[in-house]
Amino acid sequence: MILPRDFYDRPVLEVARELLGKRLIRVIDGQRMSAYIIEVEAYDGEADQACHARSGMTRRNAPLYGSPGFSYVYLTYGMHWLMNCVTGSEGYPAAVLLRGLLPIEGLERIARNRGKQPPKHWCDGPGKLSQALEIGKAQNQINLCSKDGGLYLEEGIAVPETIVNRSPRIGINYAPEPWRSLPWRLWVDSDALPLNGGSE
DNA sequence: TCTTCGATTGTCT
DNA sequence: GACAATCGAAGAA
Repeated sequence: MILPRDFYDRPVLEVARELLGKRLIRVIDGQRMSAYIIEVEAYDGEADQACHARSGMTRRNAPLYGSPGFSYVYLTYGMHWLMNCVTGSEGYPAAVLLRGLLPIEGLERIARNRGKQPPKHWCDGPGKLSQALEIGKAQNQINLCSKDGGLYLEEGIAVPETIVNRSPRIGINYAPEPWRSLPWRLWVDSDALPLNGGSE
């Protein structure tokens, strides 16, 4: 059920594509929240001029260079925590940024975390989903292949290629071409997900 | 519906 | 000291 380390130990684009439809699980004090992953972005190595590792390893981006299947959580714009899943073999800095989720369990707690926002906007942004699932600095470098950290991924639903959308990544206009335009943002419309019966 | 803009802090040069 | 893989409120249309 829980995704094994092998799942992450592959090229980042491959992992990003397959993360669509998987379930992100967050357990706090025995309370379980979960959501389908519906939007991601891939960041691939030091050559990728949009990747945090473009200038080599620093204290901040060190998790990118570590083992696949761990989280990389960092603060951006001084106020938003963004969560990534580290991929590729150890020593190669690549990760998938989670940008959007469709909540399944723990809706009450998620609603409380998101204030008065309507359900549509609970997890439709990388900073929002972190707020919704209470992901922050303490969740950096969590082992996603174990339940111990209270943050991990499980199998979800199959997402057919026909409903996968692609576009350039968001918020990286500082990056030169071709990286700025690579279609490494993948997402599905929550309405298009095949949710009829098959989910548990 | 779309656009603009202020908020706020860890990290790197 | 500058800037960042963003969000949400406010104002215009």
